[in-house]
This record gives sequence, C-alpha cells and structure tokens, in this order.
Amino acid sequence: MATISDVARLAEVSVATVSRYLNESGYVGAKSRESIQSAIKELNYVPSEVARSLSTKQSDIIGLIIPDIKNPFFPELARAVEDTAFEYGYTVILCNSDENANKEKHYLEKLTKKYVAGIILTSIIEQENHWQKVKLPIVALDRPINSNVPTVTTNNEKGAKIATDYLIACGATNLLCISGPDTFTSSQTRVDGFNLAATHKNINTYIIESPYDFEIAEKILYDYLKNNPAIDGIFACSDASAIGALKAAHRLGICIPEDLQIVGFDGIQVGNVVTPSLTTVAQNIYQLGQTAAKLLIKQIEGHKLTQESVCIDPELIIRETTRKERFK
Amino acid sequence: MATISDVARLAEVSVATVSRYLNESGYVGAKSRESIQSAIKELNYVPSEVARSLSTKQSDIIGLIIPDIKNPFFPELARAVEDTAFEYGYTVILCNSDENANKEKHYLEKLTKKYVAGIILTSIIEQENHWQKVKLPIVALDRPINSNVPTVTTNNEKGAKIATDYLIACGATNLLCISGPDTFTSSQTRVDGFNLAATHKNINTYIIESPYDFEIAEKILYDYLKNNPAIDGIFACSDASAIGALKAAHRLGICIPEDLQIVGFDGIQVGNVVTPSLTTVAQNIYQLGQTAAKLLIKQIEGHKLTQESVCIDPELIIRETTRKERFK
DNA sequence: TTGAAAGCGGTACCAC
DNA sequence: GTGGTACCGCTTTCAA
Repeated sequence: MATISDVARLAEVSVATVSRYLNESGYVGAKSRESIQSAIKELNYVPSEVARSLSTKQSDIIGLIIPDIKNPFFPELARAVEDTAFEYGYTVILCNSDENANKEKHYLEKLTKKYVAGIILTSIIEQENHWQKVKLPIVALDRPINSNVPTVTTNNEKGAKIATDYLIACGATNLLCISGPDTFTSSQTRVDGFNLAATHKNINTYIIESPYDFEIAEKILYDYLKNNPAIDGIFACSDASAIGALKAAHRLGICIPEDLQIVGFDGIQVGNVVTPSLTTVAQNIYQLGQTAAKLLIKQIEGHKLTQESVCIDPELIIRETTRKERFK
Repeated sequence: MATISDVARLAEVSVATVSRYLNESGYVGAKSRESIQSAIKELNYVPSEVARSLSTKQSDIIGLIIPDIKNPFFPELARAVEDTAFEYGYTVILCNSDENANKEKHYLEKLTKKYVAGIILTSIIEQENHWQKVKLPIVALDRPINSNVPTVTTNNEKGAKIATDYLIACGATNLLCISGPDTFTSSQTRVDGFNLAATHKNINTYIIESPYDFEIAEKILYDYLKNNPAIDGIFACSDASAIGALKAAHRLGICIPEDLQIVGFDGIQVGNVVTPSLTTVAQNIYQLGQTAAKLLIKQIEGHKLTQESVCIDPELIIRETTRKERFK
C-alpha cells in the first residue's frame, strides 16, 4: 500500500505539499498539483485514515449505542443514522447494549479509545453517568439522559393524548393503558398523556404494565382481559404490547374493533401486517435518527447548536383496530 | 488523556516495558509490573487503539456490508455478527449498500482505509469483483461471490424441497412458486428445490417472479390469483412475498389454508404475527451470522480454516397457513 | 509556495 | 528483565 511519502517521492515534492494538496489546506502550485495528481493515480494511493486519526485525534467514525438492533424500532433508526453519516462522510459503529449498564459502559470506553468523533446513545442509564467521563460530542436519542446533553425524542405525551382522545371519540369508555417498564421515562410520559386525556370525563381508566414484547404482553393481556371483560379500549405504550393484546383478544374471541378497540405506539412495520391492521401513534423514526445524526455532526464540526434538543411530533395512523370516530 | 509515556514516567520504567506489560509480550519484573499497574490506575490510562493500529496495521474492527438493515432478515444477522465480534473483542462497522454496486465499492474502499481487520459481505455483486482488490480477510454471507471466498449460506435447495414436499403431502396439487429477483442465486436455488420436489408427480407447477417486498408481492399476487383460481398451494421464496400472497388471498376471499396453502422462506418474526400465522422454512439467521463472524475471526487471527464454506440447514416451521399432512 | 522536522501514541527490535 | 529508539503514515508549525 502506497504511502504519502511514496507519492511525494514520485511527484518530486515534499510530503508536506502532498498533505496540503490532500486536505486543501495551504498553497499548492499548479505544477506540484499536477504531478501529485498523477503520482496518486499511478500508485493507486489511498490515505490512511488511521494515521490521520492519530495525528488529528479525530476520526470520521460515529458510535451508535442502542439496546438491540433486533428490536423492530431500531433498524430504521440505525438506517437513518447511517444514511446521514454517509451523506456527511462519516461511518458508524454499531453497539448493542442489551439495556445492560456494563455493556454500555464497555462500549463507551471502547469508542473513546478509537477516537470516535461522537456518540449517539439510546441509554438505559438515566440515573447513572458513565457518559460524563466521555468528553466527546454526544446526542441522546429516544431517552433523555441529562439536561446538558442534546436530546432527540418523540413528543410522547402529545402522542399518547391524541391516541386516547381518539379512542374516546370512537366511543370507548373503559380504557386500559398498557404501560412499559417504569424505567423508561418515555413510557411514563405516555402514561401521563393517557391520564391527561382520559381523566375528568365519564371514562373509567385502568393501567397495567407489560414489557415491550409481544409474546409476554399476550400472556399478560390474556389473563387481564379474561377477568376484565368490560374493557372496550386499549392504549398500549408500544406496538409490541398492542399486538400482544390483539392476539390475546383474538384467542378470547373478543371482536376487534367491535368489542374492543386498540391503539398502539411506535409505528413499526409489523403493525401494518397484522390482521386487523393496527391503529397506532407512529413515531417518525427515520426523522429521529436523522435529526440525532445531524445534531451530532454539527457538534463534531464545531458549529453551535441552534437548538439543544428536539422533540418530534408523532402521527396517529388510523387503521383497523379502531372504529369510526363518532364524537367530535 | 494519558499516554503510554506518562505511564512510563510515573512508573519510572520505559515505554517499552509498559508496552510489554500491556500486550503480555516479553518479560516484565514484579516490581515494574506493580508500579505500572498503579500508574495506569492513577492516570486512568487507556491505550489508544488508533496508535496501535498505525503501528500494527491491524485493528479490531470488522466491516459488515449488507443491503439494508431495515430488511427484516438483517437485524438478527447483524446482531449475531455483533455478538460474536463482541465476544472476541472486535467491533463492527455497519454499512448499508442498498444493493448498489457503487455504494458497495465505496464502503469496501473506506473500510480498507481504516485498516479494518476483515469484512463480512452480503454482496449484490456476484459477477463483479471489487472485493478482489481487497486483500483483507473476507467472508461472503448469504450470497456466494466466488469460490475462493469462504461463504456461509443456508441450504436453499433443501429448504425449498422440504417446503414443496410438505405442500404436496398436505394435498396441494396446483403449485405456484413465487421466485425472487433472478439476480439472487439464493432465489434460483430455491426454485431449483421447488422443481426438484414438484416435477414428475401429478402436480401442476407454475412460477411467477416478485421482489422480496410484501406490498409489491400483494399486488402481483392479487392479479395472479384472481386469474388463476386453481392454485391451491404456494411456495414463496421469501416470507415477504408469502405475506403479500396471504394479504392478496384475504382480499380475494380465498380461505387459507382451506382453499390455498402457503409456505414462505426465511423465518422472519413477522411471519409469526400475521393471521393466520405463516408456515415457513426458517433460516437459522443467528447461526448464519455467528458462523460468518467466527469464520472471519479465524482468518484474521491467522488460523487455518478447517472448512472453507458452511451451508446451514433450514427448518420447516409448521403454523397456520398449511393444512394437516395427509400423505406420508 | 514549499520543505524540514517535530510530533501523534504505540510496537518491536536490539543491545545491555 | 529492561530501555533506547527507529519506525507506522499523516498533520502542522515555522523558516526559507
């Protein structure tokens, strides 16, 4: 593999000049420029990013730490981050933390060692603060970690409120909210939105907790719905639990949406494939990822952030698990 | 950030000794060892992987090039690769090629510049040969690129044969095979398996092509099934097209599995969520990724490969889009 | 406009 | 056992 000095030698100039040419920093005379160009071509020269990194203490690598790429929410997010990174000439390292503080910490350290340019973090660690040791640009995605860290999230409360309002408008009066694990602030915020919309009306509300896993949710909801047949509307804090509820209702012979209406949250693809297809509050996942990446790159490149944090509105997608709106 | 010479100075030894200690190469006396340890602790020293890479021309980064992480087949694959990489101390860079030769080439180059240790490639480029310029360890995943490159694939022919045999055993006699784009050898091989199982019996066979996209497949199959009501069994070369077929049949009022049985291929999660749930030939996706990563790491670490290529058997998962087996 | 040379933070050979 | 030191390939002063 040819090096910069090979190029310099062949072009009969100094490495400094070649470097200047490469980085478009400083002057390079026309003749030098030409001979450098042909030398590069002839030697098939490709600059070493590692050497450059060592010198500049910077790289074009972005670390993306997420809980689990298998979780249907994240592929699209990762894709958005990668697309944006690609557009700006960056590259992304994928890390699955499994909601595990140690793994998260491990990756944070590992990425630091690599001089990554910055990190996008969907952290489990809201209370802890490994990230504080990291002096790199960081953006928190989906889950805020600290008010000093720029954060990109969905407007969860608003989304939950819209969903609940819609259920009520469609005639549901006994509402169940399926919350997520209480360690997720996003889940708590969605529950807040649910309460905001459902209280002070002639509505009965119930809350039950379930992990964002459709098989577990199915079990939990099977038991719950069996014992609580009055429930006629469900707002689930995730599509996964919504689909679990759908399956459970199916097994119990409950008709959807006639006897029971369901609205999910997230907008993952599967919701469109189940029968009946799922009415849901869709997060703009791609935009979340894209925004996070852009915010990070802005920081990396030393621009001032005009907005520290971004909150993206979700959108209600009406499909088949809800009836027609009756009350406006 | 502390460097190796800071450590050496504080520990009152030379950098060479610290380096030896760090890499467990060569002798380090007990006293030196101790003072180095405490110096490292005190300075909170973390070795720079970049500097090390420059010196050794090696890194612990594995490049993973896939068409699109949003494609439901790949998250699990990526996860398996990442898990295995993690286990062996490697880190993975994720690249989405979009089945685009230029993007693939770009990434191949970019990864080379970074001195990545090796590359796992799900290539679109079966005929081209960008990868030939790359002198790094490579493993081809899912799609063979060349007989010299170690390859990990599913036994597609066998899987297709099992699926088709099963359809026939369940009483289907007018079989449609939904193939994939003919640029995928995997699809061709599955069609081969289908033909192998279906010809020479009192079976009528038909073949139609569709992309691995459930919405497009739905359109194509809607038209096809409308005009060919005799079809009573479908073997789809992907779960995506199987689900498209399912949706199309649903819209046409065709009962599944009574009037029409469907078997998919891939084993993606969605198949388990649709109604009726999809009988399918499941690839062992996790194992594919894991095997590829292990094969790559073996090469990287200079071990001889005992088996150049690996072919993993898929498994028929019987769910609700097929009837009970009637003929054995 | 250009080049010499001092880093960047390690590794590894060789002499002691 | 240990240390001096010449690289690895590139960036970046600073002087010419």
